[in-house]
Amino acid sequence: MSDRSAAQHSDMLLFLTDEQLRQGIEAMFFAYQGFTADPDRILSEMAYGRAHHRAVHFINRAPGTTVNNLLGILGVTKQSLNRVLRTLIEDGLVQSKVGRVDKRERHLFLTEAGAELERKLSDAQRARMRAAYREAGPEAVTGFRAVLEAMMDKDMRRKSRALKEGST
Amino acid sequence: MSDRSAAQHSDMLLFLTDEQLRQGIEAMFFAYQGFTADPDRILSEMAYGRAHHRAVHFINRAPGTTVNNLLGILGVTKQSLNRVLRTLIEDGLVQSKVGRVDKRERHLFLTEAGAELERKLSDAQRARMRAAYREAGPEAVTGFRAVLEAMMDKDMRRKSRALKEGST
DNA sequence: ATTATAAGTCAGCTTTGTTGACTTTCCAAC
DNA sequence: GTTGGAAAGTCAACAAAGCTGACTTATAAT
Repeated sequence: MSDRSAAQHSDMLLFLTDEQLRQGIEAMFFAYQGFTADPDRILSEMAYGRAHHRAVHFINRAPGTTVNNLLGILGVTKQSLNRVLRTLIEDGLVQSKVGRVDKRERHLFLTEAGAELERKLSDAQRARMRAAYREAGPEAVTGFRAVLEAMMDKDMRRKSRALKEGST
Repeated sequence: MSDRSAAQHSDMLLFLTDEQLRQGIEAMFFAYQGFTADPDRILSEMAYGRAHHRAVHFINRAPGTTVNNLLGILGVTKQSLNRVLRTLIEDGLVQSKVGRVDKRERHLFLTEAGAELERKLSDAQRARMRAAYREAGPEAVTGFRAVLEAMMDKDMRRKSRALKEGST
């Protein structure tokens, strides 16, 4: 296997059996369960769900983002997001500010309480991610990220890149 | 086992910034969207959802499996699985046979129609997986799999392994 | 002035998860 | 042998979170 890993270029032949691909698919499924398990546990103790987590995560990541932008990132309808956002605002975790330049827009920010929840959730998730990285080793991390990136839809890849650059 | 691979890397320092971990988390989120996009599109044209896909996938993978076993793999309640299973059986995609040795058990099999759906769904998903692997290169694939494995819960890792071995 | 966009709301529906209560079947202890 | 508990499966009711469609309000752009 390490002979084959001498292959450096993507135009080399990659022989992938049906079975190997199925294993990759299953690994993705099982890993995603683990990936969401810790935050889900925390959230279920409060009155929140995975949808709240995602909203809080991306508001933290791109403070001041508009509702419309968040919609695009999450890939849900505004009605669906609105339900979640409304409870977060009512509960004082998220603040919505009318745009200064374009007053139609609402810019979203975490309050201190919101930031605290975000920290709690992402601490758990980062701990698992860190442990997985550590167990798999530094080379694996690069490969992991490369495959994930290639698996995204094109427009999601764009959004993912935008978030990375926005936070440097 | 994982102790060995952990020991192998334990002397290697892995500096992981908060930012790098967050990027990994987001990559996982976006990639999972892509991962499920193609089957979801196919399923939405029929009266089925992601839950049906998962059931069909794992019945194909482990023909004759019991409901209870499937429950453990999918990580849902039997009541939740039952609803999905019932429609699949009614529609003639899955056959349920009363156990010969233990009549409480139901053994599950895909019918020809069920196998056809499975093929259609997994063709799409495998195509994306294959493309991602090809784009990322052979080394990346190894790393990808290693990180995913490390990200699973322990019992899921067991189940994942069992499926791999069962199909050789 | 008209049209388009951003945000939000209301209503109603679907999928897929949950708990709780129940039946049938099996097995093991008595 | 009987019985009492555990396991497998089913039925009912509910909750989370997605969807579509129709509509309002405020603002921006043409």
